[in-house]
Formats: sequence, C-alpha cells, structure tokens
Amino acid sequence: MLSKKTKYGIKALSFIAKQPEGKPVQTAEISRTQNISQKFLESILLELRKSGFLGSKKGKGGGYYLIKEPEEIKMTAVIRILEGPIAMVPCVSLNYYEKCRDCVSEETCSVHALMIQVRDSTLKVLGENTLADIAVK
Amino acid sequence: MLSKKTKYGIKALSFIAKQPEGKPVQTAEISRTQNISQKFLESILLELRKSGFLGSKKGKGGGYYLIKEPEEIKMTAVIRILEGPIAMVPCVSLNYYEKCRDCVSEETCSVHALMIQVRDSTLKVLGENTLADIAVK
DNA sequence: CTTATAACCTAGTAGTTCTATAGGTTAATA
DNA sequence: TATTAACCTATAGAACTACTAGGTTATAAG
Repeated sequence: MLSKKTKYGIKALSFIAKQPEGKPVQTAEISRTQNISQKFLESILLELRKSGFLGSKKGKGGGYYLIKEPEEIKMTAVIRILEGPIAMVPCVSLNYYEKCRDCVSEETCSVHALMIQVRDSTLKVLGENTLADIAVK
Repeated sequence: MLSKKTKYGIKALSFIAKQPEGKPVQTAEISRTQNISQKFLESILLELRKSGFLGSKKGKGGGYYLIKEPEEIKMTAVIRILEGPIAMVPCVSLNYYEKCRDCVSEETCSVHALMIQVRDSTLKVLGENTLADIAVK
C-alpha cells in the first residue's frame, strides 16, 4: 500500500506541473484544492525540495516550483524518494537491497523469484510514466 | 512492502507443495527448515486452512497438506488472503475497493490513473504464476 | 486406556510506522 | 516595518507488525 505521504506528494507534484512554467505555488493553495492537511503537506514538499525535485521561494508570491521539466521526472524517482523501495521484498530491491535473514539462498527462494517478476513489471510502468504523463487533466 | 506474514506464508505453501502428494507436513518441520518462528507460523497456516488452501490432520503423523493442486492455486489468491489488496491504493482495488476521502473525482486523479496501470501489471504477473510455478526448486 | 503428538485457540505486548499537529524561526516582498 | 510563506524541530495518538505465552482439543501409537 502507498502511504498517504506518497499519494499527497504525487498529487502535489502533479498540481505544480500544471501551473504556467516556473510560477511558484503556495502550500496553502495545494492544501486547499487537494484536500491535504497543510502542515503535513509542508513537510512533504520540503522533502521534495531537498531531494531535488522542487525549488522554493520565500515571502509573498513565493511557493514551490518544478526544477526540471515534467517530462524528465520519472515516477520511479518520485516514489523511491517518498515511499522508499519499489520492490516488495528488500532482497529484490535494486536501490534498497537487503539480504533476508531467514533465507539460505536467494536462488532457491520461491518468494524471491516471484517478487523479481513483480518488481520488473512495476518498474516498467513507473519508468515509462513521467510527471508529464500523469499531470494531464 | 510484503509483510513477513505473507512472505512466510508463501514459503510455507511452497514447501508443502514440494512434498509427495497429500503427505501432511508439520509446522515444526517448516519452521525449522525455513527459519520461521513456529508460533507465528502456526497462526499463518491456520489462516491458510480457514481460507481453504490447506487441510489439516491432528496427532502424530499429522500436519498440513494442500487441498487443491498447486497448478490451481494462483498467487493472486494467496496474496489477497495473507496481505490484503494487491493494489497500491484502495481506490483502484478490485477486491477491497474504497473511495478516497480527499479526491473529488477519480477520473481526474493523477495517482488513480497511474496506480491502475501498476495494479494491472502486478495482477498479470501474480495471475500467471501458480504455486506450481514458484515451488520448483 | 494412556501417553505423546500436533493442530487449534485466545489473548497480549513490545516495537515500529504512519499521519499528522504544535509552535515556532528565517527570508523575501510590499 | 509588516506581511507573507517557506523552513525547522519536536511530539503524540493511532494503527499495524511480528511475534510470544499459555493453554485446549483431537488423533495415533503403544
């Protein structure tokens, strides 16, 4: 399951992507239109700025804006920052790999083999979709 | 992320599937060979029995055995019982649908459209794989 | 008939994660 | 100088996870 944080983060990015190029959007506006708790959203946007997706401007007329073109922002990158690993088990994660304590060998693990397939199919979908693709409506 | 419960459940089913047809396997044996806490595993196998995947026999020589052929057990079914929804958001779940509180309309939601794609690709993989497929080694 | 075995059942709990909220500070603009 | 809006730290309730404890019931073997 996707956390609320990730869901809100994607919705916020999508909202920002729809604005006229470079125009900053306030947290308050996103919070209002997307029905997201403003304080919670603040922390999410801050994280997205620190990880290089957003730029910010303080004071009146300030807000957050995209640093890169929506076409250049893959959903894999967004989800990895907000949610963490895309894989369903750490032992098949490309970016957050961790060995299983209970498994003797990954080659003979039934879960491992299955989850590699799931990971690859998910990765394909999220890799093909950019912010531009999902921020159309 | 897959819960330990689901992971252990799949490993256990896979272990049982490799036994000579109909031969009961004890919780203790699975626990030992798969490095799973026995008490925790007990509760998982009990759940799998109650949901119609396993049969059981008490007393010496007892244990759990598959009720259906491994080829007939789709991984979608297993995961839905142990983990719950396969979808990453309730609003795209086929079996556990729930409407979002924050979304005005699903048609215009960027997360919704993306997560339908993820769901379908995951569903394809898990629907094509049966217990027979993953319990080969 | 007794003993051993192994499933079955209920309850609880420590630890973690999630989803925020509170209450400020800093920097930019008017 | 006042206002605005991002920035930062800390905290807290609720839910969930991954078990553990401590039994009871049913079956099989001797």
